[in-house]
Amino acid sequence: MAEVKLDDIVSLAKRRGFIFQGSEVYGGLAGTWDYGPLGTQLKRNIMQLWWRMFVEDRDDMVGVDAAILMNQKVWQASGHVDTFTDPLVECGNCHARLRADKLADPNTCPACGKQGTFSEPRQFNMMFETKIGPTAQEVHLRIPAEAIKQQLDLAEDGMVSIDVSRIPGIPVSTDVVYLRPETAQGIFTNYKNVVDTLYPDVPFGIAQQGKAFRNEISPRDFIFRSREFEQMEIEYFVNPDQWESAFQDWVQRVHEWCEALGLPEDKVHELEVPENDRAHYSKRTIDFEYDYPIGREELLGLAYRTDFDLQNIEKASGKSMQYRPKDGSAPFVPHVIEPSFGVERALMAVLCAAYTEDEVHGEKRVYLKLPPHLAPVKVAVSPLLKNKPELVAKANEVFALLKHECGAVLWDDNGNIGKRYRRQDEIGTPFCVTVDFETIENNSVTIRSRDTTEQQRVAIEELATELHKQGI
RNA sequence: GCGGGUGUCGUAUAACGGCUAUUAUCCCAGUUUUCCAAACUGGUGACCGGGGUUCGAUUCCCCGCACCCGCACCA
Repeated sequence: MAEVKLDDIVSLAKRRGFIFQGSEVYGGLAGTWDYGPLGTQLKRNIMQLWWRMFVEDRDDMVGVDAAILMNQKVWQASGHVDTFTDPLVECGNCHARLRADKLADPNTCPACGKQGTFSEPRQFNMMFETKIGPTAQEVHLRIPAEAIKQQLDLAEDGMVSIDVSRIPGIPVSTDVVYLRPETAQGIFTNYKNVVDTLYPDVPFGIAQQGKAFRNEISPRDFIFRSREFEQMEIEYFVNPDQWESAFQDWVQRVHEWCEALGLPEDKVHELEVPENDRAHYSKRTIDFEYDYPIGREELLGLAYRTDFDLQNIEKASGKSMQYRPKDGSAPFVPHVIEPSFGVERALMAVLCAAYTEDEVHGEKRVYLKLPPHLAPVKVAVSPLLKNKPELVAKANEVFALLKHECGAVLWDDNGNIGKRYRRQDEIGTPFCVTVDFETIENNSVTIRSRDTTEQQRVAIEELATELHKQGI
């Protein structure tokens, strides 16, 4: 089979209402994506599958849903305020971007060797800022001249800086807060709440799904890297001397997850991240990568975060993060295994894995071979001919029945029957049910399979059972 | 963010400093059709945005926005 091209998937996603560019009618906004009717359903199905596998089907997991806006101290304690802000300079000669604080010689470009060509250092902060309280919309205000004079601060370079927040009458808020760049901290900040209310036995995990925001310099590759994205994260709290076995267990769980997404095993790869590439908090990290059309890229990460976060919170808040085992053994601060999943990256992998081209009766066919439990539409119901009232009436009965039994069922009487099958194939509908003249005679319908294009005839009373049997 | 390129119906495209902006497909309505994109009729739908040059700009120029490629970035 020919290699899948990302453009084909982007095009299909747009054509059929899965994914649109954010703010498209106004020319778009880089790094944002909107989900249409089918994309929303597909994304929900992926997130629900995750929640079921990792929370509901286990007895050692609970969920939280923390606020996106968090106290500044969260990001100071976590290290994000320091590590997310890098002073960068640019070489005027070769345009290399370099960390100003890591230059051996602040005058010489290590990339091209030129001297004295650096720009002024600029701060690049990956966190989105916003402000608590109303902010100034309009700076042309009438204010007493004396108030400004008092705030004038003549700097040595001849520039003037004014702290406008200290001038009465200017409604400027300086209470900066960040949109969370990861959901993990919302779990750590609630660790104590969960322990105090439920007191679960260690090991236990706290799971969360939700939006995170990163001010990427250059969002690219469809939904792979965007400025607003959705994470599904677990912080799994363990006794420090058991982290390795817990880590190994999560490696296995992650593979099960990939399998449930329908990702081919040979396209999922483990990358042991070497120490110098790991995040500041991590003692061990495995990146799970997927062979996307854009190359082998990170699908999700599994990190051993030690007690880095809980210790930081303990220091910054003064509150104890100690866990006291019920058997009376010595208290400890739990260590953490963190499987961190990106929803969009999973969704993109699912689309890439599902995108299939084949031939039916000599015609090229494009379809999404989605696992039935992920498909946004489970079953489409059609009358064989839409201008025969008796077929339409009967098909409506079947539609109502299946709608009740299978949920995401679609009515389709567009064009002719072959066209409908192709339309449904393209959005990944696993089965089409067709009402024909034989239905009128003996109450049987055909179920046509997306993957094989073959049909089987079943009695209407058996229909729901048969579909359930096939994974609907 | 830097350098280069691109921007025309949902998708894929054609042409043009000047008449109602082309074609295919998709989509919508109808005729027809007894199971895999048949045919026919009709219909909706686009020059990325803002300035400038010009009698007149989708076309030329400038700025912005978006996308693509390369670099850098991705704790």
